[in-house]
Amino acid sequence: MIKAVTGTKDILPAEIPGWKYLESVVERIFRSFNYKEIRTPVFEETGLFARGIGEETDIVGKEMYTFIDRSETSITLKPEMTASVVRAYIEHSLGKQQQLNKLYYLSPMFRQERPQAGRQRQFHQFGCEALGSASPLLDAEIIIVAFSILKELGLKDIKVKLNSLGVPSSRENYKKILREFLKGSVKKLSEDSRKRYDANILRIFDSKIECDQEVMKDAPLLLDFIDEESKNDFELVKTLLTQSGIPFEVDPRLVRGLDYYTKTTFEIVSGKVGAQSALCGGGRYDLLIEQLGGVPAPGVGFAAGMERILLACENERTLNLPPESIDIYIIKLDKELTAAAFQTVLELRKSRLTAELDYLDRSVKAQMREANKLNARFVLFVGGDEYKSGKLNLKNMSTGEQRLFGMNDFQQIVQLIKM
RNA sequence: GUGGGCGUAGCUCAGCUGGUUAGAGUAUCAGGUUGUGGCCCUGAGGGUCAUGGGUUCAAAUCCCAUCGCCCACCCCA
Repeated sequence: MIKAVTGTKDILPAEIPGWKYLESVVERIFRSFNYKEIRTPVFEETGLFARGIGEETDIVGKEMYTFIDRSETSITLKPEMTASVVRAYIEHSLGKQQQLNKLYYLSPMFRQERPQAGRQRQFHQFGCEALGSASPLLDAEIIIVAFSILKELGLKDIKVKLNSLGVPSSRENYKKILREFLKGSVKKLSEDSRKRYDANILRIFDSKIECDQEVMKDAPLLLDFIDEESKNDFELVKTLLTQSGIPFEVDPRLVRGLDYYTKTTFEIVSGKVGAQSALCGGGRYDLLIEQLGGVPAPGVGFAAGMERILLACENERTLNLPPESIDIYIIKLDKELTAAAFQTVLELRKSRLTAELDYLDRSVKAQMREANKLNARFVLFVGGDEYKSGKLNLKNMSTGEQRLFGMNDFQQIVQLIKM
């Protein structure tokens, strides 16, 4: 039997209402904040991600779905959205039409990792990018958007973690300090972290390995060494969040694995989704646009994992969606009336009702059971004595009440059902 | 890439230390009188016990391999 590829999943009809609901909340809240939707291709030239995300990152180093197409171009399925949005922003000169572009998206993403709880190889993210303003108002705004969406979904066990990485010059300065601090302890670090000592020293903070945490316990913190401007911006973000009633905690060890971040970074984590607890992550990236060849412009954004959010909703039992139902089910009392019944359903559907009938030539009892299973609000009997005398029998399934209508009173039936 | 756990009907699972035709619940289908659902009752269909090999008189049950799934590490949403 051919099965879905490792790390991919079918989203079956039973799960669709949850997805649609999530999508509707996302769209509604982004709209209220005046973000415009953008859709980009699922694949890009590999170089975009290599340059945008950073050659040293795990995503680019070992997780991308990359292949050579028939024209010898190296193509990569998008592992994240920021690089693509920025590419589109530059390519279409969106920054010249208006200074600030507030964009949001919903899209599948692809990363070749080992699957686990809350992690797949094809997964879905929604998120946003606000391009063209360095104002901390936007840093606060996107956190508020993300938090509002999760709150609207009813999630309670969530936490906002906030940090600032400063600008590159202050960060480089700090790296020297950290490197000096760790100099004598390198031997005590794990093998991975020893590599990071040279490649990306900040990320030693991410390590969950005990010996690393022990060493890092007393390490100097980047937050204490960031430049004056970053510090002021960070203070304003905190003030704005506090004013907006968003609970957060500053986590000076929050280092994100993507190279492009500057100043504000944040994550929203859940205690209900297993080890991969980040539902949402993002931050500011003031140099990325220039780095990808655009006119220098600042940006800030986040991405949220839809599977993880739905998992959290499931585990917190927050989504009490009403069961699906249909308006009306047509019951054939006589087999000879199959064609007439078929025309009747079509008429009802033209009147914008959700209408269904039996396709399996089953007994009246079986048809009734089916109508019940589909949560039909009404049932219309076609056939029998009343049909011979020009009548149709309409039954209200919740009250059990039945009423006869003339064949010409079709619109009356429709009106009654629509009430 | 590394480590741990698991693989029995569509789904959730039982099947003890190997012993005759592999079970339950649920779902599906049919029926419970002639044209009417939900509850209830009766019955039916549905399994190469992941795959391949081995041990044994005998394997779903023990051993090995392969594959798959799950979880964790790394990292991320």
